[in-house]
Amino acid sequence: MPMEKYQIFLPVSGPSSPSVSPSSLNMANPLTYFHGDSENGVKPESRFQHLDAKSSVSQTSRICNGSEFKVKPGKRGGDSDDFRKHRYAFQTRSQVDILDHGYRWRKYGQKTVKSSKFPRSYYRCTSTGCNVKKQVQRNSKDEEIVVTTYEGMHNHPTERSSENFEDILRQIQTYTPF
DNA sequence: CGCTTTTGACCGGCGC
DNA sequence: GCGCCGGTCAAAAGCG
Repeated sequence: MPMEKYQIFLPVSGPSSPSVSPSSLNMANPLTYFHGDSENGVKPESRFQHLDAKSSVSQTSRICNGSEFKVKPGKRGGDSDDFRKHRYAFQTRSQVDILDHGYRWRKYGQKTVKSSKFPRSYYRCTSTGCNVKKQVQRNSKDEEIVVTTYEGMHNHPTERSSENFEDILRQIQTYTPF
């Protein structure tokens, strides 16, 4: 019942341009994912953030609003404050979850969630010291749609070349009829 | 053999 | 406080 509204952008950027401005991103082709009711408010651009600054990796795109991205009050002190600041979501239309070329992920859990008839899978980045996590789940409305939510920032470069990623990007864009 | 996935247990937050 | 719900742990199985 805590329904949130996601504004989701396709991951676009290249390793050749380390300082990418939002205008050079694929803002012309955003995907909007409404999960539950529509609370209006935050402009996507104002919250847009870019992951590409440090790593050579090119996942980018920003979840914009939703109460669950606020830092929780209470126990969690300052050190773990910002681990929730970096939450990013992709919505792609594909049969398989092939988005993460360049990173290796180890699955550490799977749960059925009430909102979807499909289970949600939990992954962690296998690189030591890098505890980036992601969740993958299918949309129950349209089971071809896969929603991937990232949490955290990688502290290491990709292992494989970015050409793979750009291939994937092309696939995504052709898969996307929106 | 050294990784991965699988899967039920466990646990903490939150609403009632 | 209790129970539901979602996230994580960890032991065992799977796989190259």
